Order: sequence, then C-alpha cells, then structure tokens
Amino acid sequence: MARNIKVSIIEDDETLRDGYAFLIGATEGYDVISTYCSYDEASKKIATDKPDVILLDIELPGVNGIDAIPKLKKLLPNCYILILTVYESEKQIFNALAAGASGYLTKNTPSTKIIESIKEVREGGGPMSINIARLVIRSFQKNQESPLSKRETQILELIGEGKSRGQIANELFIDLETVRSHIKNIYLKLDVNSRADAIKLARQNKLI
Amino acid sequence: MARNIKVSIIEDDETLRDGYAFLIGATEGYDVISTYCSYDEASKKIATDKPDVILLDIELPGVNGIDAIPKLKKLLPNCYILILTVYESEKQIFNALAAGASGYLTKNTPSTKIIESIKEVREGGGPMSINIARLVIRSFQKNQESPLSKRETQILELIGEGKSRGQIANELFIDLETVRSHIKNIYLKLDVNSRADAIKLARQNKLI
DNA sequence: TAATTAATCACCCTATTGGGGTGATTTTTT
DNA sequence: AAAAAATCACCCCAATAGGGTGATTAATTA
Repeated sequence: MARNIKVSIIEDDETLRDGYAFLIGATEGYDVISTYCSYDEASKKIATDKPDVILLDIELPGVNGIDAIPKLKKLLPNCYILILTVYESEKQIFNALAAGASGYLTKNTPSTKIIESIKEVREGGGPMSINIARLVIRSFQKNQESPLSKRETQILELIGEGKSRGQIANELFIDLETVRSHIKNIYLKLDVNSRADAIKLARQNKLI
Repeated sequence: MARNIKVSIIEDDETLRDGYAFLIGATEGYDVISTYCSYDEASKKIATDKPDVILLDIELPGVNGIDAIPKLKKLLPNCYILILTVYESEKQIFNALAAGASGYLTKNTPSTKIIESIKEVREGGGPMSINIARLVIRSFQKNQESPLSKRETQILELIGEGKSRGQIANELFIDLETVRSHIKNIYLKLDVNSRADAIKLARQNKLI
C-alpha cells in the first residue's frame, strides 16, 4: 500500500489556503503537511517538510510564483509543482512550465479535480485545465495557409536551426545557388531582408 | 438548447469503430453521423456529412492519420479533429498537433472520458490523456542545470533567433567583441564550433 | 492547352560575418 | 581569497549574407 501524498500549499489568500488545506487534508491518501503565504516564508522550512507535491499560486507577495519555481526545484529536486492560479496569459503559462512546473490549473477548477490532479502529477501525468490545454495545443499548431512552398518552408526551418547556405545545400543535395535563390524568394514573400527577421516572422505566424 | 454534436469516426478496426459509434451515438447530445475505415473512403463523403468533431485513428490503411489531418482540415475548416490512438511517441504527438489536431487521446481512455472530450474540444478545450499531457508539458521544460551562464544563455537564445553578432551587440548594449567572447565561451562549454551545432545541442538539452 | 508557380542553377558585386588565437580588466559570486 | 562571469581589444582570413539579373525545367493549376 502506498503512503499518503504529502502536500504543501503556497498561497497568499488565507481563505483559499485554508480551504484547499482542509479539503485536501480531509481526503484519504493525502496529507497537507504545511501551508505558506509566500515563497520567502516557505523557503525557510519547506526543505525539511519534504512534500511530494507543492500547490503554488502565481500571484504572491515578494518573490512571484514563476520565479519561485526554480528556487523550489533547487530545494526539492524530486518535488512536483502544480500551479494554481487565476492567470491564463500565454506567457505566464509557458514561463511556468519552462521553469519546471508539472501542471497548470486555474482556480475555477473544482476541488475534486484538484485533488485528482495532485495524484496524477505524482504518477507522471501532466494535469492541465482544459482551457490551458487548448493554449498549449494551439502553440504547437502550424499555419496551414503559408505563403511559402514546401521547399521554402523546409529551407526556412534549416535557417531556423542556424544553418548556413552551404550546410543547407549539402543537406538537401542541391546547389548553393539554389539555396540562395530559395532564400531570396522567402525574403520576397515574407517582405524581410535578413535571417533574423524571416525567422521571427515565420515563428510568429507559425510557418515553421 | 444547443443542437446535438455531430461526430464522424475514422478507424480501421471494425470492432472499435462500431463500439465507439454505439457508445457515442447512445449518449444524449451526440449523433454519430458517419463512420469510415480509411481516409480514402472518408474523403469522398465527409465534406457533405459536415461533422463537428472527427475521431481519427493514426494507424490507418492508405493515407495515415497524420497526413489525413491537413486534408480533412481543408475539406472541413471548422471541424475539430480528435486523435484516438495507441501510439504515444513524442514525434507522433507533436506532428499530429502541428498538423491541426485539437486533442490527443490514447485508446485506453475510458469511453466516458472520450465522450466528455468530444464536448470539451467543441467548447474550445484541448483534451489530452494524462500521459500525453506529461510529454507535452515536458517539452516546454528547460534544463535547470545548464553549464551556461545567464548571459551566455541569453546570447544563445538570440543566436537561435538567427541574429548576427552585430544585432546581438546592439540589442544587449554591449560591444561586438564582448558578444564574440561570449560565443567563444559557449562553444567551449558545449564543445561545438558552429552556430548550427550550438543551437542543435542547446535545443536537444533544452538549454534554450 | 496555356499560364503560373515551384525548383533548379549561374555569375555579377562587396561589406559583414563567423570562427580561431591570445590576452586583459572589472564585477559578481562563492 | 579564489573562482566565475561579464566586459573589451586586436590579430587573421575564408566564408557568408544579402542584393542584382536572368534562365531552364518540371509541376500544378486555371
């Protein structure tokens, strides 16, 4: 039989904090071992708490949640961090995930779902609110109406990998001049005149 | 009151196909308007079916599921495509999402969850199996133990954007020679000697 | 079938870049 | 006090990037 999941909560709103603590603590298989209202407060003791999962708010006084993630990860390398926030801005989400968060829930998530997510994250899952998942999925989706031809797209991808004309020519078994010609056409179509601008525009519009 | 959700299924396994069709069709609010065993078969009629959501298998005879996605999107631009597959390979997932799939479920997903996901996807959600979500989230996570300093990481990111030394120098308000010096150190630490190799290694190891 | 687009290659030009050496100074962090 | 990070300087030179202009041969689409 597996032991209880040890949960710590870092949330500045007292009502929410106590609410979560009560709900999770009352659930079989879960122990809320500590609650904090800021990272600064948590940093002093959380290493000895050794939680399995941390519920972390983004909007915190002092060190904000995103910046807290790498610090918490350093204190507790094997701990999973689950973001619990009202924010749904794309940058916020991707920054949190890049920093090491293992899941992202919005605060309208029903408590049963939160409790389920805590278990999921410990079992290697990646819990997300459905609207968060939408943003994440959309971030992968490429533009289907690219002005670029297949070959041009392919070459622009290689440019995005930092490859020179010569490297591209070798990789595609075509002449250096052909690569040049394609790049010129790419620039024409995208109305840019440098690699950096082409890459930027292409990534913004998800052409590559 | 909203009308029923019209669902089409493309799945080559007859048992599974009929099973899904029966389960979904029996659920209130859902109509299974057509089922197909391949893309080639579906392509002839699906445009007139006008489904809201297509359940799509990856392993199909003839045109595989991934290649079918853009074709289906072209026939039905406003239709959501939900992948239903046993495959969990990272490339497969990202290719499917890049091609325009709006969700990704594995076949061990309970039927209630599948039915729920169909509704979610139509409401702008992005349903994913939990293990798929894990892979997707992990794809965002950066390596916390980078050998590179902050400045070096920052410069490598700009190199990844296709920027030249001069552009980087301007952007960071430092001398061109300083940029060079940083790049040299990056190359030393990563043991490479070109932009392309540095970017490749950095992306593989999620340093940027 | 005609017209367009895609893909291929060629040769003109020149400022800039990229990569390799070697070394030094000043902060910042440990 | 020692180490690491960040800054700048000057040597070299082959290769690159970006701009012109133009042409040939598939494919695709009208």
